[in-house]
Amino acid sequence: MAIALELFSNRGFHATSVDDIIGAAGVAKGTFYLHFNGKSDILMMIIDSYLAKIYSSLLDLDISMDKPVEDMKRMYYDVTDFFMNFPDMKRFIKLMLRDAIASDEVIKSKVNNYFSQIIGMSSGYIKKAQREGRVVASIDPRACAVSIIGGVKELLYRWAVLEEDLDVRRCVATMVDLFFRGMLV
Amino acid sequence: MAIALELFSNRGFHATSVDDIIGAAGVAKGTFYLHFNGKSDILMMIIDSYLAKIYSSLLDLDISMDKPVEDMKRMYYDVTDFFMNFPDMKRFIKLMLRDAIASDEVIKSKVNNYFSQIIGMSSGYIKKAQREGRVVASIDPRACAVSIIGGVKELLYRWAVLEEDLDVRRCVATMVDLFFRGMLV
Amino acid sequence: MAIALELFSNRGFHATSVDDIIGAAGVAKGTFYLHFNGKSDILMMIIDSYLAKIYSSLLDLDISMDKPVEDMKRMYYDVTDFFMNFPDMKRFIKLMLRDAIASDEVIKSKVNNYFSQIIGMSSGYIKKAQREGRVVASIDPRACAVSIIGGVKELLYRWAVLEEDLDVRRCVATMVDLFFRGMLV
Amino acid sequence: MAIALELFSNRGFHATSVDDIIGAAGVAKGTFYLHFNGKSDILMMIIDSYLAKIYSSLLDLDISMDKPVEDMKRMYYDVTDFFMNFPDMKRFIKLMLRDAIASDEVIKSKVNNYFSQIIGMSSGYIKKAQREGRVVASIDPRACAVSIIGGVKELLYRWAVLEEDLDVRRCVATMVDLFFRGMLV
DNA sequence: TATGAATGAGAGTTCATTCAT
DNA sequence: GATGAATGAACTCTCATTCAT
Repeated sequence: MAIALELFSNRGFHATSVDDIIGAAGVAKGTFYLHFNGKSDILMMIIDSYLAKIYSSLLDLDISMDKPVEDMKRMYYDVTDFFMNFPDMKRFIKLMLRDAIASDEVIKSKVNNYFSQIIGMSSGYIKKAQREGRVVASIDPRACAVSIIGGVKELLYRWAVLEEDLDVRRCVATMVDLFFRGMLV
Repeated sequence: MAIALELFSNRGFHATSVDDIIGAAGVAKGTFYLHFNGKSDILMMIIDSYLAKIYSSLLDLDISMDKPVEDMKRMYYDVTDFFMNFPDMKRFIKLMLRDAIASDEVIKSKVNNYFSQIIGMSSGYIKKAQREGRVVASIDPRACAVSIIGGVKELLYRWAVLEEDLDVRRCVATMVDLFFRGMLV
Repeated sequence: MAIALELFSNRGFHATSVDDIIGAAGVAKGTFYLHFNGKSDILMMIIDSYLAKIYSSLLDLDISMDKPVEDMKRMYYDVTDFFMNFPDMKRFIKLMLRDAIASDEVIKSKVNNYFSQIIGMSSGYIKKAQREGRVVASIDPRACAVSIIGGVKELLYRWAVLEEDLDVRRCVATMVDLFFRGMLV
Repeated sequence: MAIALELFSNRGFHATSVDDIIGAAGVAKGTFYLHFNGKSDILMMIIDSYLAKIYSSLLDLDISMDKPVEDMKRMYYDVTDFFMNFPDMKRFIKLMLRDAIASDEVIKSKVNNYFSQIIGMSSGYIKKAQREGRVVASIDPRACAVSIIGGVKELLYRWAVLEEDLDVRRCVATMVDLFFRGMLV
């Protein structure tokens, strides 16, 4: 799976053949199909395994908004560091943001659901904060969540897929500033 | 090209064969290759043609930031309406945000360059506004532009690809509020 | 036809498409098929036209063997010069010795018949010379003719197709020496 | 490969499709491409295999010219018999003298190089014999070699490609008479 | 005479998947 | 568990030829 992830993220899922994978892994065709149901299956298993790891790692994170902006910034720094240092995370993000989107129906919906879930969760937090008077009432929570997740995805896309030389930590700081305080003076 | 766009946006670029296109168009194989150099070529031509149309339509738009927030909101409404009403725009956005990203190297770089250009432009506007004291100085202009474009892309993705039932106009309003004023009370 | 000959001899008959020909000639597809029945037809017409020219030019040549070797050598020099200087002859030889051999059944048999005819003629001359006691009786006239024509073809092949830097005149001299010293009583 | 050789020699390389080959062989398309890289590849492998066989079979042959003409004649008879009796040799010669010449650049140069090498070798033998005073000094060794190889090729072409009813042994005898009476002092 | 858009049979090639060993 | 030869449907692309204008 590690080898497949490497090949998928380098050449793209479609441009990687099962032959490429078994060649790099040094096993026979039959062995591959002994462990996976097919090319899509290994992609799915990679995604499942990573999403599980990410999920469990983020579980104990308190991402509610009832703390000062500086505290939240610090928390997001921690999440960022976690992502940046997770082994092969760059490759996995490449896979999620580039390949998964244009593949199997099952995989597509899995990935889309994942992001939709995150948006739902964020949206829920914002709604709660609105009820508690901490967030402007006129804002549409879902649109807000979409904005935030979109911003993060774009940042990760530029970092992982386009390999742009970004200062990810600084970008995260800006995003926190931006979403919590806005641009205008 | 219209037929190809329809098929690409419905089934995805990879899942659409040249046979599918000529079948739907009612022409022979040779006719297809008389007009296009291949499957990638027709995708490229579709993209080029739409990007040109969009570019020329947005040319006369004054998107600088030296006007009241309400005025900018109105302007973004206009752009939104333009996009929503442009024929087949939903299909084209599907193509751009889902298929183009995982295809030909040439097409990929064309699309990525396009978005990078937009980010560069936005970034420039923000810098200018910072110099004129209208935007908070501490904000990183590029990270800010990445956030905004990412937010817009995510919104369009959910509207066009996932076919979510969003009130796009309302989302745009929220985004303008969000980026210009922030969430917190 | 001159353009087709050029293309055929440069790229080979199979690797040259009708599109290549009309492109180089600056006429439309229809125009091509107005004058020729197809790709094979133009090859045939080129071959016919050259063979006719060669035939008529060689008609008045006295190639019988009832003269001293030095006279015959001089005569073969003349033939050689005629071939070397004939416009586009190198191209035509390329066509005959490389492309015609692996094309249409009709063309193939035309070219093979042509060489067979030459062999038949040579064979006849040798037989006559044997009867007149000028050529060794034990020699098989046809095998002898095959040898001579084969030698000449190989020389022309190396000159025209392989573009070897041969002194064709000197080679012809050697061949005359070789065959006549071998054949003559 | 035997089946391909048969088809190539019957219909010609260009007129034989991969479908023809797999149809005759009773295997699937994929099986063909499992063993060969393509249509040109199988031609190349056939040629390589035959040339290797021929080369190894001729290695232990003493083809120098320091023996009486009758001995050489006997030796050439042996070579002739070897060729005549080698399984599928007629087909292979057809391939070499008709198809290889108008195909892939790589194959073409392989075959041309092969004949050039033979000419070079013959030329060397003649030169040596000239130094030893056994062959007329005025003769150009290379032109002589070209003549001989050309003669042999023409003979083989008529036997294998045109399927002429030749007494190959007798023709060889004539050629030996012809060339040696011509060359020898 | 000249045009060139349209044709479509057929080519070579790929690759995910199977299954007897 | 492991193998890898065999599969064949599906793919992209070519090109000689036609015919309405």
